[in-house]
Amino acid sequence: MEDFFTKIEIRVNENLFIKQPDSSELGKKIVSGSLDLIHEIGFDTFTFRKLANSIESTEASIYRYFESKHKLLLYLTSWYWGWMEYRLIFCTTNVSSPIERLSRSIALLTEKIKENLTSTHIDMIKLNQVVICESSKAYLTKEVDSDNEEGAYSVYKQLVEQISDIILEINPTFKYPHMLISTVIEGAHHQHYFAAHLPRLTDIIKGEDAITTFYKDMVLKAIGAIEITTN
Amino acid sequence: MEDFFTKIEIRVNENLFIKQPDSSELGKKIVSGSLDLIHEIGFDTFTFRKLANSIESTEASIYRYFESKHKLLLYLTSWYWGWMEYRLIFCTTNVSSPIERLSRSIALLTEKIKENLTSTHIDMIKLNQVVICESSKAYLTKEVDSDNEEGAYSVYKQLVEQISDIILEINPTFKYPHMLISTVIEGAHHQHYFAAHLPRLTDIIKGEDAITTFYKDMVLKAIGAIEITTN
Amino acid sequence: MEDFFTKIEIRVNENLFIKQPDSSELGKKIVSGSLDLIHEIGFDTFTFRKLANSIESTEASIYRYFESKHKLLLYLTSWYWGWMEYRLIFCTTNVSSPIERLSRSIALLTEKIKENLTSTHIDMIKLNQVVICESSKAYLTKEVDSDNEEGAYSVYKQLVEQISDIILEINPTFKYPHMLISTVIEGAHHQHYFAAHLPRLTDIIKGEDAITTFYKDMVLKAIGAIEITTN
Amino acid sequence: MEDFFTKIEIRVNENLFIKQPDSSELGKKIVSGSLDLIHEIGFDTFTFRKLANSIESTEASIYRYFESKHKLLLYLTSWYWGWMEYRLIFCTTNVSSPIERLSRSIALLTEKIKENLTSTHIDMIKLNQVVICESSKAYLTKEVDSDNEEGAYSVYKQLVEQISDIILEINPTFKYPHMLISTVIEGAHHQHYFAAHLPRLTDIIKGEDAITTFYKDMVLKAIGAIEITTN
DNA sequence: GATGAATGAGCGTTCATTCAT
DNA sequence: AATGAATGAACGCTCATTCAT
Repeated sequence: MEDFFTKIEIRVNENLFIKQPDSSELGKKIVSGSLDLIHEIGFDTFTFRKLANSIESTEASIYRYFESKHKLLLYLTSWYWGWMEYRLIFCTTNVSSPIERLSRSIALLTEKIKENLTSTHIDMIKLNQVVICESSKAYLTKEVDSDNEEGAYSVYKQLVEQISDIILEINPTFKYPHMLISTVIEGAHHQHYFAAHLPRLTDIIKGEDAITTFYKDMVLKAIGAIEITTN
Repeated sequence: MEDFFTKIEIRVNENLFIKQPDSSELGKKIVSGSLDLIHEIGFDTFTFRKLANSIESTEASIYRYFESKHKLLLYLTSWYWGWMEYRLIFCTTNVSSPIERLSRSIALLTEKIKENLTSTHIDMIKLNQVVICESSKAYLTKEVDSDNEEGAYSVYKQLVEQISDIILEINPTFKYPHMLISTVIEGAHHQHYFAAHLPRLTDIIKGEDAITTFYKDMVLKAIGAIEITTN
Repeated sequence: MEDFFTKIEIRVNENLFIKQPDSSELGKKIVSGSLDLIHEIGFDTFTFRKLANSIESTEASIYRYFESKHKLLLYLTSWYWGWMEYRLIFCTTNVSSPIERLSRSIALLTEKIKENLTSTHIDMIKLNQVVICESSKAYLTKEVDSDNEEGAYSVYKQLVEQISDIILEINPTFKYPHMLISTVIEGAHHQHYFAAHLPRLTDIIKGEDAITTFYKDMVLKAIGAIEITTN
Repeated sequence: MEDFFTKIEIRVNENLFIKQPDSSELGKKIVSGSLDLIHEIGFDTFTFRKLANSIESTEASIYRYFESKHKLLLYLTSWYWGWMEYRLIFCTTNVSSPIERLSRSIALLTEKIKENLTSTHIDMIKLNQVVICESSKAYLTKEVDSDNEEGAYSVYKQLVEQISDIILEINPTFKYPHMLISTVIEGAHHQHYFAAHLPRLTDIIKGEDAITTFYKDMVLKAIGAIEITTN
């Protein structure tokens, strides 16, 4: 399995960078360094100056790759969703049961990344955590619309589309597949965050993967794939 | 009904401000002015300087009331949730059916505010929109934990608790009431935002209050309050 | 005479500064310090940072007074022309002969300032030299038109107008009074500069105020105030 | 006439460039591209980076030809004056009357270039306009003296010398020939600029080549070549 | 000889904050 | 209590320049 992932290459929308970060050592260092730093100090206080210091380069050099810290965040999240899509395809192909495919998909989207299977320059455990904490800042901006036009969120939208299709396969009459999936994705992020910082907003039961369990059940019931009997 | 609301006074945790904004004209202008400005330019580019200009006061004066723009956002969101709690109590008291109470609560949390019933200095339509776009930035910060200790999120947590209690009244064995409610609240915010900016992530059907409908149904099914039969 | 000038106050167009520099000690220091520094290092390499260092203040403080170094230059030149206008009025009032008034005016415009009669915070000898070297940079810009609309050059234009009027008094049929005067003013600046740096472009005769002599003669002949007989 | 000019080759002082721009396609593109760009955005905001972009080359390549943007401006103006000298010689040779020669020279120096007779890589209409707006920035610098020693202004000085000689031919006792000619040259530039941006500083009469008329008359009177009778 | 990549240095600007009144 | 003035610190950005290929 590792072999498979080592070969993958995530393509990110060209508008998100000035110079392809994969194309040079410095580019990779910028990406991995930014991930480390955002993980450490948070996106809000993260600056190109601090990044330059931490990777022992200069702001000017970073600007050759990314137009702004915002675009860099878009790049990181896009990369994340691109990688997610790969994993999704990998773990659902050749699975005939749509319910099983949906179930696996939800697990993928809601589970915490615990080990770095893929050996890229990007630490997926950290990226997962950064996405949980910071990804919403990538679209809760006054520039959403223009970023959206430039294709900044297309991988994400694509992913939601794919899983929506599985839902429609199971229940063609269900009216809100996208809403359900985006609720699950964003919800899972929030729940992971709440579990760590605002536990009263969640219900984490020790020794159980509560978040995944909860969302799987919720989705299957919502689309009518599980029978419910009230008494 | 207006009469009831005109009398209400939302109490906000004292740690969120230095000087009670309700206590002076300037204080009120700071709050209402900040709301206008954040609504207009977004929280990210909002600064005390710009606020000072727009309300024709000075930065120094604003600092008498709020320690930082972050605390001001916490104040605004706290105020929002305090006001929500009032509305919640108002529309659920004397309703015997817990399912009906739950249903009304979800409606309250997921519907867009469309008119300013309460005549305070705060424009609730704008505040609702600001909460949708910016509230998550109030806790997705490196200061969550200390803010949380200071009680910055207690009103929000209380609100989630109250509705969780209704759920447990309906189904005492349901394991994830907080998770479900916080998912609904945050989810609804996202869906409103997506509807405006990233429509492919949602399923808005014209002439229908899709978001409320969707979440009501989702919740009731999740807790087993609606019978489902698969075929 | 000194007494007269000590009382004068030059009014400069309000669009050229953010906060009136005359209104505070810092403001005056910014103006006089900038004059010293521009005189020393030239306008091209002059920056607000260097100015801040030299007057032991900060860039931020300077920005309270001037929007940009360009606006500061406009302020200095405007001040210069305002001051020139005062001197002009002073040395032409009560002089009945228009030719004498014109003659004195040209002397004023073309002579080098050699002593600081006026005791303001501004060193007029230096300002004169700065105007000679840098004033044309105040209008040879892509922003001329907007600066002009804001009134940045109005004092200068007024001054030219006034002397043009004297010319028309002498010779009402002369068609190019403005052209002639602006040629003299800018020409004199250039000649002073050439005398110091590019002597082959001028004809300086020792012990003679050649520039003034030349321009006086040139003007009087051009407007037909001196009889010429060719042989 | 075109044939004559097509063969000319303007020699520019070798200190102004590192590698002869005429010697390669890239060199020519740098020169013509810089002219376009300076014409478009002005010399102040013009940079090698922008130039590199606009001619689809790199900064590094441009540095092979020119040491700095300042040297490039010196090159352009030197080229201009070299070309002017050619035109001057061409239109005065075989004209016996010195007054006629002077008259033609002034016309040459003061008229706007309206058509590209010479077919070089350099657009003379643009160059004329750039010289009007930017040429004074080539010597109003702290580096004048060293640039002058390097011969940056020698063509210009030579040109002034040549016309001064004509003046002395007409009136050998005239004391200020260089002053007069440099006043005319710089003055004409200013008047063209004023006509476009600060009309109140000039007197442009429609349908008349006022600038040339004015300066011709002024010069001839100044040197006593036209009889003036006062009444 | 020409170019792509990288960088040191510095600029203009703004922010959050403090002090004196 | 409210404000006007001032400032330290940092940010985003660009420039001129150099190096390696």
